[in-house]
Amino acid sequence: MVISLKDVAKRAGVSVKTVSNVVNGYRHVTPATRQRVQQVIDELGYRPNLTARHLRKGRTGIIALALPELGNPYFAELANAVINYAAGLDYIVLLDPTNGRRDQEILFAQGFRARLIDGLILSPIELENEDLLARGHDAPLVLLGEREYEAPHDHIAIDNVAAARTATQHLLDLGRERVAFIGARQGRSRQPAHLRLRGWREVMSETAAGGGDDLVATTDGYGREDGAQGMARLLDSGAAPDAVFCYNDVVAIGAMRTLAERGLRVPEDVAVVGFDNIEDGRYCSATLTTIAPHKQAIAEAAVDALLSRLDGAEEEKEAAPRHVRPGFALIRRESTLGRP
Amino acid sequence: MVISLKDVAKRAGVSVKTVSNVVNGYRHVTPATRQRVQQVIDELGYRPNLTARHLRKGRTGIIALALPELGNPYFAELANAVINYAAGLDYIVLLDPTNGRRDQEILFAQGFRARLIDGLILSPIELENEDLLARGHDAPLVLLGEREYEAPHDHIAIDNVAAARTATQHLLDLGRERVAFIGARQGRSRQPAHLRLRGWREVMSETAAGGGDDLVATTDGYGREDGAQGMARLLDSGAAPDAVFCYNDVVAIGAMRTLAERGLRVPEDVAVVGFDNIEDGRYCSATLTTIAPHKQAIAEAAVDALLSRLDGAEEEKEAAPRHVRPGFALIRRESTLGRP
DNA sequence: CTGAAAGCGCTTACAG
DNA sequence: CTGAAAGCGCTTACAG
Repeated sequence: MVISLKDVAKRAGVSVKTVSNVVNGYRHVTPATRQRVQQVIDELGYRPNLTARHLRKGRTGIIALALPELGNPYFAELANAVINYAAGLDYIVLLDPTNGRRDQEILFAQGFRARLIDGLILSPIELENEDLLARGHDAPLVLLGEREYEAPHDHIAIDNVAAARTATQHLLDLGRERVAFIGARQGRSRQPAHLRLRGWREVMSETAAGGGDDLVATTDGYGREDGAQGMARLLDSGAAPDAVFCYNDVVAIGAMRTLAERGLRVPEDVAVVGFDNIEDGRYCSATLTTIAPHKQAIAEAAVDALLSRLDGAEEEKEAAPRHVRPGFALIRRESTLGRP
Repeated sequence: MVISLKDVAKRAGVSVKTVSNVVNGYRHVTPATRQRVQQVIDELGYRPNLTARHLRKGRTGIIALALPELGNPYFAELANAVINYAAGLDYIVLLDPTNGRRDQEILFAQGFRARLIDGLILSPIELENEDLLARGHDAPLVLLGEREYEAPHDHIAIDNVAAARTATQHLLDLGRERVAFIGARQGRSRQPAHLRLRGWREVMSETAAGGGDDLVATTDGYGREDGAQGMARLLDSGAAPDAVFCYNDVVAIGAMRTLAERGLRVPEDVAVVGFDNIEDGRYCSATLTTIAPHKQAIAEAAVDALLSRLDGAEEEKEAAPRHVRPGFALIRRESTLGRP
């Protein structure tokens, strides 16, 4: 049988209001009353019904985090950070994999799970600007990852172009000349992949090798296998890269696997830089140099932005959309060992 | 402004019951009425308030999945499988990292988030039998991973001893003689790590090397760094292993990193077997041989078990606790290349 | 096939 | 400091 506030109140000989006060730790309850009520609560094993509280308060304390997938350690690590940080602020996180599919992203963007979640952090892949505009203005939405949307939402993203430039320049500074890029998905042009490609192109176009497509391997996805195949195509094409900047670390890990299979050494024959700084990168046969977005800062900025819309002062809630740019760092490891 | 059923009913000129019927797709509504109501719903942008539904139905359609952490790809992959499988059955999954801490595990086991979740799948690390018994019988609980609990709960776990025997025997079949084990945590004796150690010991004790502690590196945790350090200690101790069976794949990846740093080749100098079959294992410099628990089967068995307690026929709900043992397979890759 | 009404278990003005 | 009562927005017997 389920125990309600009323049961506790009856047994303790007080009103439900008083029990509620005790449960919620409000002052203005005499110690004697508090103790008596608490004892009955323990005796009966009463637990507040969260769904009733949610209905009454119009809030659930639940926020959703919609990410492409957990199979990519970057997202898994980010999810971990968001969940733990939010928990410290008494918010529960509902994790929803979108599988990078537009229909799923639209679902979330447009107010799926109405009133079950107070707000949403969404890391879109395929979502378009128009999908966002069609949104039946519901719970606050924070966008994660650099996309160029015009919709009025808070946005958390590092500067992908600058990061890509940093990575590419690092490879050039090593004395490499034919620096390739793996990972620009075909199609939509506003995705982070294209921003990273743009950064690469900006730097490479000023070199002898140029920023042409011969040194670019476009992939369909962003997984290990995509990296392995992209590297293989690059090698087969005769592009003869002596370095490669990969869209992310798992793509880089896939690429390094292909290099190993072809008997090429990292970094002697081909230097490699990834992106994300996932833990695996520190345990590869050649540990992986990478761009490290400040993951914790991203997680905190996203949650803070959302909660300021939820719990902030009125002027904070109504403030213009903010664009937060957490920092990044180049972390140098064995895969780019060399002179500088 | 928030639109309620009542608003829709008023505007459509019907009762709330009828709107509810339309929203929930019940038959017994004339097509004309249905259409009219649907139109008003679209016009007003009405979305059912899930929290009200939850309170009324006494059910939320949410189940919790409490795992140690998402940083280990095995758990991330498993979480993905559970979330997707549950979604197909119209259940939402709330993911809760316990960080492998007993206090957190107790929290969940004992009915945290009462009535917000319909049931719980818990993968315990430190939880003790007594913690489970103290449980104020709340939502159904399914245990994941092989622990020897006496409490009456459904339990999903592969046969760890058999799997460990398979892995160890595989290394012996290769002609290796000094097969080490990395990963048995000190302390509690009922954890999977000890079952895997037991499997290793059973097989090794019949060999010349024996199943003694000289070939065992105990670790505090189950991460990459634990594997790296465990391998280093094994090497420094003079145990001179020519093969190693690791508690899991990330431990194995850490161990392989140490081997590379010491200039030892895999598998020529030291053959390696992991456990979990995480995707990373297919992209190591020597791809990793591993025990592959049937992850999808585990996810499905866990969800099915829980839902049968929730939605099953009466005799199913009351059935004695079930112990489901999904299968496993040895997946052979480069890290144990060799004769057989 | 549709309506009027009760009630899920809380919290919160409103009184006292 | 405490109580009696309304109401959050649904669903569901109960009537008709």
